[in-house]
Amino acid sequence: MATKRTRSLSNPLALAILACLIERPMHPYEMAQTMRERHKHESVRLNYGSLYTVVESLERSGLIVPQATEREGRRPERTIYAITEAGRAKFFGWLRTLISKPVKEYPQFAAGLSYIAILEPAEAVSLLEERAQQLESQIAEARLLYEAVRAGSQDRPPLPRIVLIENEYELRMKECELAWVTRLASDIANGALAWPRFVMRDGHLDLVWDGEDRKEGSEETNLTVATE
Amino acid sequence: MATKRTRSLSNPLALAILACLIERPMHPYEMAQTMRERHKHESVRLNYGSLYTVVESLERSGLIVPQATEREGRRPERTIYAITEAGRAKFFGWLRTLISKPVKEYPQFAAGLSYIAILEPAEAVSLLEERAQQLESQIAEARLLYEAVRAGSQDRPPLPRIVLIENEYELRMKECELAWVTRLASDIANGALAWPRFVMRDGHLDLVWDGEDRKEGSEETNLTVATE
DNA sequence: TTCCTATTACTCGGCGACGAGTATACGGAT
DNA sequence: ATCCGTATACTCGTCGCCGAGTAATAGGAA
Repeated sequence: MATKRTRSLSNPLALAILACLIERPMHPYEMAQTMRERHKHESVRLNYGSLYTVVESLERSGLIVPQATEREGRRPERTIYAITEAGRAKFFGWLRTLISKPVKEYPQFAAGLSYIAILEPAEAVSLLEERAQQLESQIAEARLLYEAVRAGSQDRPPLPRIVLIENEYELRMKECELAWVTRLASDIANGALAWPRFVMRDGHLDLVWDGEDRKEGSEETNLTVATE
Repeated sequence: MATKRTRSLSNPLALAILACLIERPMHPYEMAQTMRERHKHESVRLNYGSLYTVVESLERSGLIVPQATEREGRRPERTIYAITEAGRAKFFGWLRTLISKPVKEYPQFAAGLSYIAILEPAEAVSLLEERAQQLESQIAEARLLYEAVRAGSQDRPPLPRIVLIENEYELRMKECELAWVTRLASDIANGALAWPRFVMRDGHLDLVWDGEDRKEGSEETNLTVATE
């Protein structure tokens, strides 16, 4: 009977490895190359350090098996792995979960925003504007790269959108963030957001706020979806 | 000269700890309570395991110092920490960077999307629709919670938007994702996205795509493993 | 020919993340 | 008076992450 050892194995790199091996048996370094070629390393964190750790862990869990070891000259040995039936099942189960179930994540920007009120409003505005600029150029760059990969070249055939769809997702999220950041910066700049003061009292910092946030009764919320 | 020991210290929990100590000296457990009270644990990952590790690391770096140790009865000792001048500087520098410089991140959904083409289009649609539903209810829930925290209660005063602004960011991002996912599902459903086929050839899997839209060919490999 | 850099392919050691465990105290219920 | 769940407050050990290190080969330039 199959022992139910889900283990940790939460690293998405493991998913990418399984995906490679569904295609054909490979050695770890070739998996990395394959991911790079297809730009999957943009959506799955890939480090050589982790690669071998994760492969080992997959082997321990019986999701992949070493198939052969080769050696060319006096180069280091290459172990070629193949996926098992359990590995295939794991892959599809995991993939379905990743797509259908949102998971809570902790983007660094949210952490920064959490404490933005500690800065002066003027500084907050200029930092947000800098972010907006950087986002803009990153978006332009990412879009160009995406178009190029999709169009193909001599070596690579053009690819259907769906096999690179994660790029469209990431682009859209960045665009959305850009719009939001720009809006926030201008709201702060023109005083639409009340800024609390922090005062020392009895040796600790207190937040002081007069309780009025929005100016004239414009509807307070920029929560609604504006884009599209 | 001051040795440049930036160390690792990349865990945003460290930022949150410094933020607490800017307010007043505290012991670690109280920092955790404070973060929870203000819902900062929604934007900064907080585990007791990590908390003490990070505090220790901050102390080693000279960003905080133990100020006193108390003991009530025979309870475990509590070490109260205070922020140093270096810690304050680190906090503001880090905060500015977090806000002004976008960093590459790897959301799990992007990893899932990377391999969605391996599934059948019909299944992809239903998984995406499930995600959309879950996002919808998560958004509703998060919005209610946010409004409640902002409005205050007997114990807590109402708060200005800017001190909880990370909630608006996260809401907007979720809404954006929802719109995108919904759109993708319907595009797939009505055939707007060509779906490649995967065929076995010489013992490995090849992607076949006619470059325009799909037409029903013959021997497609069935990759899918039924849900367990 | 010889040099130099890039590529191939993995190994290793340290450090950080984190769940589970420990132990005390408090307060309401019975 | 006693019970029991919850809150307080930290400790420990494991395991995963990851950058830096190693070492051999191929290919182009001088």
